[in-house]
Amino acid sequence: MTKQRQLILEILNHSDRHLTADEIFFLAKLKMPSIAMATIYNNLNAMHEAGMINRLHIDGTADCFDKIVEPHDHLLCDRCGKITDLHLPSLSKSIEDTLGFEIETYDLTVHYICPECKGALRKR
Amino acid sequence: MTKQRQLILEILNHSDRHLTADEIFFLAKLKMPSIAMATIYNNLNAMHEAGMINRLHIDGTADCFDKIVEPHDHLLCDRCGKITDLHLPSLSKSIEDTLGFEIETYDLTVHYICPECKGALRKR
DNA sequence: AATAGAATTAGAATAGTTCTAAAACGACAA
DNA sequence: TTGTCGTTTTAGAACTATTCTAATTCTATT
Repeated sequence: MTKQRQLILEILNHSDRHLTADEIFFLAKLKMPSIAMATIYNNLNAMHEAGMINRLHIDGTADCFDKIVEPHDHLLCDRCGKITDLHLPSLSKSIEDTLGFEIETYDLTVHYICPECKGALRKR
Repeated sequence: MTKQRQLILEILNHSDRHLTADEIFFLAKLKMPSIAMATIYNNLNAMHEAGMINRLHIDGTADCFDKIVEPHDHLLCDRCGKITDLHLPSLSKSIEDTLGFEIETYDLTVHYICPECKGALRKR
């Protein structure tokens, strides 16, 4: 565990948002000005491969990274792009039951229109 | 519906695989050598926005495009990268029931180890 | 045939990410 | 403490997928 990896992990752990590599780079530079983008990616990739952090891809945006709290899903508002975490506890089990075999994991993004956007639409 | 869009749609409809923009470009050029990459993307994006085709993103690879047969999910082998279509018919309803509000749609990729890869692993 | 609007083309530009080579670091043995 | 080896970082170039731009071509309509 290098100082750089330590720092990146801390940034992820202290954030309650999903961060892009770029945002992590910016935050890391505040504490360690010499850090390089390649180091951010090296570590994010390595930690993701090791299952220590999550990677989240949403169409048309840069990948986001995320500490692992517990396996969780995402709720995306198709209008304003807001992302909310979500946990559907029995889904993994229920997928396995339907398929009839064991799965490793799954990625689920649920698209919806959030209440604020629904309100805004109604007014037009 | 321009000739170009027609052609792209045909390519998608006649393929049983998920195609990248690049593969579509290659196939399209065979029939219409003057076609430009920008046209491929313009049309794929437009058709995807209109809900006519699917877009599928798998970590570390280019986006793939896909005719819509019916809303469906994907099964990805984490070892060999093989993608299989999958339909979990009642999932949409069951997500709505759990959440307690209406959703637009969802993207689900289930990660597993396919039987061939499981076999290969066992032998080592 | 003239016009207007939409779509296409070619290629430049951009963004996100990965690669490369050199330098720095850390752990360990002499 | 110094030397050595493998690992990690750094800086910046390179790469790839995708989008943008401006000029051109197409299509439908008058």
